[in-house]
Amino acid sequence: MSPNEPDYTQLVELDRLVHEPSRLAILATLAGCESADFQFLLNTTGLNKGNLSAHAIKLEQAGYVAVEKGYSGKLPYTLYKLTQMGRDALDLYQAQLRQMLAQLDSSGPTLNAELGMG
Amino acid sequence: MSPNEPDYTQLVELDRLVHEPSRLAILATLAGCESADFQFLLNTTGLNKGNLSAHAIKLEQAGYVAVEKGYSGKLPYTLYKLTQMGRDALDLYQAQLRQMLAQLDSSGPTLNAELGMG
DNA sequence: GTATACTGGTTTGTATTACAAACTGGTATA
DNA sequence: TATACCAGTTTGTAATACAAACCAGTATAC
Repeated sequence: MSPNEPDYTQLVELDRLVHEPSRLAILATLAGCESADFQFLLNTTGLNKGNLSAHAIKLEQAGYVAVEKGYSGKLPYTLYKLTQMGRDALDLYQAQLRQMLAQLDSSGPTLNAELGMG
Repeated sequence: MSPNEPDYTQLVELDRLVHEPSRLAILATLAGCESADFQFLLNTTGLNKGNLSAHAIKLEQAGYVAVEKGYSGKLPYTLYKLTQMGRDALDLYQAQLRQMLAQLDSSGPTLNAELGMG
């Protein structure tokens, strides 16, 4: 009767810094390119400037993203890159998600496993 | 050079009610069994009573979980079930995660795509 | 009959948070 | 000397998640 004790306790240990969708969008973008500037991230994440800035700062403080401030002509502009730590964190996160998805698949076939018995 | 414009803007639209790990653990558990009681959820989620109660109430208010209060002998006990809305929300969420993972896979081969060029 | 401890949860308090909007500092244009 | 734009940062607020304290009833100890 009991579907031999599912265990989702590991979910609570997901890295919240990565898990937050806005930051995940930043990290995912950076995982796919060597570096990105502010405008690029604005486009790929859909965030507004304020939130992009705030989240990027958080990721930088965590050591997940490296920020290089420079100038493009006379205008300041900033390059964001994923650090190795950030890459590791993202990889781990992906692995955890995949594991959870697999677990969900195996315990409940997505639809109507036990429906209609109540 | 530009990896033809990744797009992670949909991430920000993930259902936060589902996305939160504690609640995801509850929903995932319920997806795998016809119904569960409080103790069972405590075990599978690893939450403490206070938080389990609070999150369950939120899921109930959202219509994702149905709560049936009754008695087991003289002790009160409560059954939690996933509603169809909850199942739909979880399915959608899973699909979105899978899409994101696929996107990540295709744009950055998980490791050292462009490392070593800086 | 009155402590003590358990079961089954709910309520409360606090510290963190994510978000939008307002702001800063500089450049170009009119 | 305004006006507008670029590139971001700071600020204010409302929502949140968490832990700890609480409540109501039942059983056990003495």
